[in-house]
Amino acid sequence: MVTNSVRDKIVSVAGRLFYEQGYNNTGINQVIDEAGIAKASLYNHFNSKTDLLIAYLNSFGENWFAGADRLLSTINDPKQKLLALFDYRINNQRKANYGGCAFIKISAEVEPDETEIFELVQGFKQRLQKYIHALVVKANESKILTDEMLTDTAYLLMEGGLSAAAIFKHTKDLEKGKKILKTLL
Amino acid sequence: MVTNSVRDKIVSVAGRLFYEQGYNNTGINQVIDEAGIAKASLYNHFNSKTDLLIAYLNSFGENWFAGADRLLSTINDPKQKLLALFDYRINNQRKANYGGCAFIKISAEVEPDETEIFELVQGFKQRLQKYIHALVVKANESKILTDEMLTDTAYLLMEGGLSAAAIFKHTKDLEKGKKILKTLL
DNA sequence: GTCTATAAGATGATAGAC
DNA sequence: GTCTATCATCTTATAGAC
Repeated sequence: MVTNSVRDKIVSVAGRLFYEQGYNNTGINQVIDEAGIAKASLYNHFNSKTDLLIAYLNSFGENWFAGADRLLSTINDPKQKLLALFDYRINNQRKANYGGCAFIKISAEVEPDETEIFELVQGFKQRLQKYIHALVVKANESKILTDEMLTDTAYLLMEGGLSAAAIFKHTKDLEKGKKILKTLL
Repeated sequence: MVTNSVRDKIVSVAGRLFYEQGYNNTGINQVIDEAGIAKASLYNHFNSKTDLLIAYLNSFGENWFAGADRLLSTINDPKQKLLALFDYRINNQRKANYGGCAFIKISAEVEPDETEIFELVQGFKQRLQKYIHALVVKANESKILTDEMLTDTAYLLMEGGLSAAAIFKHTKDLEKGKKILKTLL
């Protein structure tokens, strides 16, 4: 990055630590240590730890969809596009050491009254549901399920598989989800 | 409870707070305040906060399966038994203010090296998968999917729906999961 | 804008009296 | 077995020098 490289560095380091160790298990001190900056510098860029969390989630969300677009743009067949979304998540989980969904993790950690955080998580998942829906309407040939039900199915299989990936530290359930969806297309 | 009422009281209060606020957001001080005991009393019953967490998870898991058994014992039809497991989780989520799965929440909060906690979570989910499988083999009539695939489907739909319940604070997705499974039976 | 130093409070856990 | 008092440490955040 050209502009705001310090800010980007902080978000990147904090995001990694939040994801690997948990948000509440990661102190500001560790963030500044690993980012190689002073505490007051962090608070010059962010008003609070919560602000930093918001920046991380926004950045993560944008990168996630950009990566999905990049992968799916290489595929033409609608069915394969939809199934590739499973591959995307499978590969992401392998790279991320099976930590599960970053948004889900965070929503399990913040207190219920942190509405801004919950809205960010909801926004990400709603965007994902729309993303899947757009793929399903082109991929649903068998009509075993309606487009709406198939959209829900794909979303729920994916989220369930991701939850299982975080618990069992493998992607077998995501792969099973992909296989099940393939059978229903 | 007759025996160990102090211990049970601690587990019950701590469990409620861990679930509602998060494990790391709940301090020992709050637990003893709300349980109405002194700090040294807590440490007389539990060696550490982690020990208390383990007691809570074990207690929660046993109660969960006992409740499922109780509900399903009132139903005869195998298909309805399987679908009733969705109702069980739907009702549980309503009672729990849509906090999601207690085990998932915890596994998102503890550090990766807390292997004992992760094993407890894995054990609960494996037991759930076996529980579902036993119901599926009696309920799968259509054979659109094999018994194994239908077991995975039911499990993933359920976990995905529960994840959505925690994010969106409603049970619509669990109900959708139930409807999808019904279609596939 | 970045730094050091420090504030003010919460954390998990323990010692020792009763 | 329960209590009060205390410990050492960590937490987020700020003040003020450079």
